[in-house]
Amino acid sequence: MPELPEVETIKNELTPRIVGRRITDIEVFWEKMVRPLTAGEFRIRIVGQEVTGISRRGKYLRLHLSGGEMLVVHLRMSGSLLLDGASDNKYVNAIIRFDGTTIYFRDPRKFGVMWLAKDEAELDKKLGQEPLEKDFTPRLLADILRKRAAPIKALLLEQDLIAGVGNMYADEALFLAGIHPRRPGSSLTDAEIKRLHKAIQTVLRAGIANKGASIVNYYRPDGDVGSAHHEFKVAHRRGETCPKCGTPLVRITVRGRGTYFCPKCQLAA
DNA sequence: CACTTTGTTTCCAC
DNA sequence: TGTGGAAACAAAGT
Repeated sequence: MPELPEVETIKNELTPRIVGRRITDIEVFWEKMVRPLTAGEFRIRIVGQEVTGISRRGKYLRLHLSGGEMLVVHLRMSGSLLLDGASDNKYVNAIIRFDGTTIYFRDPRKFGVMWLAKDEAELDKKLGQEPLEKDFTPRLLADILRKRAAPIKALLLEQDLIAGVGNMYADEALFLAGIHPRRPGSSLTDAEIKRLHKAIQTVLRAGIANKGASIVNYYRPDGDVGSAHHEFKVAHRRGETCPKCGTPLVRITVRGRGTYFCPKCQLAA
């Protein structure tokens, strides 16, 4: 399930393969994935352009096109971008052909979407702080959380606050910081905020170093899986025990999302 | 057949 | 207006 580390990995591995190449054709088999444009309109706007660069913002991958627009790809939950030879023919909802290679947009659940954006502002206004940038400081995190009473887990998932943290890494960061997922954001002490800030960066950096987590559906462009999930302490570890204290992990629901934590290491108080 | 999965949007209450 | 929470939605695997 592509969150920040997974999308970063895809960006890194796709860059040397498609930057500088021209898009020769694009086929979209699942019309809804390019709404509001029709597949035909989408194709006409893109074919013939060169990919001048690839960047990531939050969980969104952006292919910069020579015409000035950006092709924004949102792989949500079950989507992958597979290079030539790495894909079977199942669940391929779109094909982007370049001079020299091909990308298959494979997405069994058809949750992923693409669209064209004029400039970066269009995406920026929806997304908050990049958690791995220098300007993400404990002070900034404190400012974000100070006036919010919602559960800290819910706040970590809000993309307009911090961009790129999803369900797995939110659970991991809270475990590492020793904070209960239901704690109100405004109740965190300065020491806890400092720990959480560090934990967020630690789990995201580890995720990138391990090339992403392949718990359910996540394939790198060459078809390989990532290994970040082997390092997970609590996320998705249903029925297992806490690696630190041996207490059985607990699963609760926070804002409708499955949430795993250790009831002993992450006290509710 | 109910349930799970995630990110986003929409709707409602306060 | 902002906030919090619930529900809906996308589709398929278990």
